[in-house]
Amino acid sequence: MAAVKKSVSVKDVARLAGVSEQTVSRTVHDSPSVRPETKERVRAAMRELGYRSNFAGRSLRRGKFKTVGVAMFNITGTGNLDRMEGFAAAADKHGYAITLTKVDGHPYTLESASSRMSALPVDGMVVIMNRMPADFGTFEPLPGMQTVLVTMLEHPLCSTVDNDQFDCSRQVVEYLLGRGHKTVHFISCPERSLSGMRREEGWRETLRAHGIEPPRLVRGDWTAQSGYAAGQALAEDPTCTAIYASNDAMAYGCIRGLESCGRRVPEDVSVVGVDDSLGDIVPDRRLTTVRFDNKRVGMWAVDKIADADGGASGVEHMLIPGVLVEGDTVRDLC
Amino acid sequence: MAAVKKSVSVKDVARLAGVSEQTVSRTVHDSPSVRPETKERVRAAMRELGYRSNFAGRSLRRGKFKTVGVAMFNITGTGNLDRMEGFAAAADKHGYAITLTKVDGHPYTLESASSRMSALPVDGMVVIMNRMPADFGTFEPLPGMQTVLVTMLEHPLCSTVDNDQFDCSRQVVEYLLGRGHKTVHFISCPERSLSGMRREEGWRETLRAHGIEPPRLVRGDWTAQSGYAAGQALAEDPTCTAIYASNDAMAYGCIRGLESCGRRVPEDVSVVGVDDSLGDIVPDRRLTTVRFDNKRVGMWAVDKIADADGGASGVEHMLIPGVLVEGDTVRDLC
DNA sequence: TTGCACAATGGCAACGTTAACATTTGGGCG
DNA sequence: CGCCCAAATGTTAACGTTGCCATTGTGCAA
Repeated sequence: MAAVKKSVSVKDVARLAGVSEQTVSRTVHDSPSVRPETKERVRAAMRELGYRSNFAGRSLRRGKFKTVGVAMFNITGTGNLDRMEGFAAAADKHGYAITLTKVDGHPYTLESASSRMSALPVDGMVVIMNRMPADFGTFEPLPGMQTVLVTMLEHPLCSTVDNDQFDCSRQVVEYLLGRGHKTVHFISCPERSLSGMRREEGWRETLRAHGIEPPRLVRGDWTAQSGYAAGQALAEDPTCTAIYASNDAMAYGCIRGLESCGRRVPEDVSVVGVDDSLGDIVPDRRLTTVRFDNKRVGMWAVDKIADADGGASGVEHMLIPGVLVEGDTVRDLC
Repeated sequence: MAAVKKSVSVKDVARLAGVSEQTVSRTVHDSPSVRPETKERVRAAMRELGYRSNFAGRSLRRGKFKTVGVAMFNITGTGNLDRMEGFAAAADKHGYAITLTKVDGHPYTLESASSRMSALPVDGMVVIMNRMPADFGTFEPLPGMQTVLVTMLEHPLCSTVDNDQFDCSRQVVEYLLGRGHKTVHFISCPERSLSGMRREEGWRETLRAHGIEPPRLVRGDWTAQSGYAAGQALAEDPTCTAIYASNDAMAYGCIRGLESCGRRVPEDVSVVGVDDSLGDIVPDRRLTTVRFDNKRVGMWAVDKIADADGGASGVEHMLIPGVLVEGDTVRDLC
């Protein structure tokens, strides 16, 4: 009955290979100052013993974890999967790992996210903000812990990154005006959504910048059902030839609502959404929409932390523009 | 100019509080054998110095990380977000953290996931399998590393957990037969999908178990477009009164395809999907579908690892049934 | 008074790794 | 032949924490 040793350490490998612990360490890091034949001998010993370097020992010695923490108040949320893909991709690139943590949203503060992370093996942290934390203005990141917030608001002490919601609306409105539409009607979202309100501002201000007084908006609640109702309401407005909905579900609902009143899309009315979330779900339409690069948002956040770890610091704010994807729900009036 | 000390350790706290390091440690863990007033003094010192316990030191000493690694070949995939929600929730419950890693799928082996994890601070690992790894049969988990696979296949050495795809089909078929339909037509998916093929088996075997020879299936490709085509094809079959599609996108496409041929849903034909992925996207239908509890799948995996850490081991295989959600796309013929 | 149990705290060592410095070896060159 | 340099390897200590055991103090029964 062989006693199972708890774990294999450099000491064991060193003994078997007949070298010092330091030489083993150097071999692990592929230092050029170890003779190739010695390296081979050490590697053979590692293989034989099944050596795996111990993360805790290394981190303790080095004072670095090579890990980025991600704090989320809600895991489930549009775009989170793509963002995580970005986190993972960037982490991989830098040789980092990602530690994911769900933070209780009561209270909804950056401080609670920060203190949660402080006990974990991370060199920096990313906080995904879905709404406005109570302490946004007063929050100070932990000393030595690079902190990046995923939000479109700017913070004096933390770098921030997010999709550019304002620019998204600008693109859509200018696209529609460029197709000869005289104005653009808007289906908004509940007022508590930060990003939704920013889209609304973009719509309003872009119209004004073109000398057009924004028409009365229709307030929706993100669901296709509310878009359907909005479509029926707007079907009666003869000045309405172009509709911009705050998301794709409402855009699709709107199309069906318009059609239920006998108005055709895009022949009579053009419709544009945001999010590119319909994917393959709808068979009869290719909705014109704006696609956001959430993966890039995630990558930027982790890149920032990894770079800061290498020396360069400095607070930065990044807004990443979306791309308008042309479908077949917009008519060119020119 | 105050020199910034790298980090505050128990030693610093002990000195300031006038106690030994051990007493500080005991206070951190809220040991009952420290006088309340001493504890308070130590806590005050910790606050004053901004003490945060060092993860590496603790892990090194204890030999445990209180962390579960999650290896994914593809981050983006149906249900992954819900699974992660489950990972995070269960981890939270046990005082664990989650470390997320994207594993390169070339080659697509469990070994590559395992060796990737071995260098990270984790006590156990979860691998999300999307397809069949080349080494599924021969894989051996790392000694001392509890490994759970998210797959419906059983493994001799690793615990496994996944949605019960077979039972899902059984539920749907029996539901439709129970509503008086004489048979159930099926829209399948590409043959490379493990879970899709299992759904197909479930459909076929349940029909046979009821003495019904399965009709010829229509092969789809997960998209609504393919469902649309399938709907048009099935519209001409007078024996077809009930259709079961392998996912919701195809089910919705199928409905639109049937309608384009003048057949009404559910009056003429009943349609059922799988996944509950339409959500709020479609305004005019509440699709009858099967909802999977991916969060529970995720929780089960992490629970298993945390429990194993506490002693109980043993390989287990868990299939979690979905729930049929009634919408308004099925007609009761009875 | 002594002895004993128990509560509260301290001292020491070890977890696995690696930076910094020390030592040995081999070779080229004056 | 002796000197010096560079390459290769070894030795020591420290990172922060906590398990184990030793020590001190306090109250109570014999």
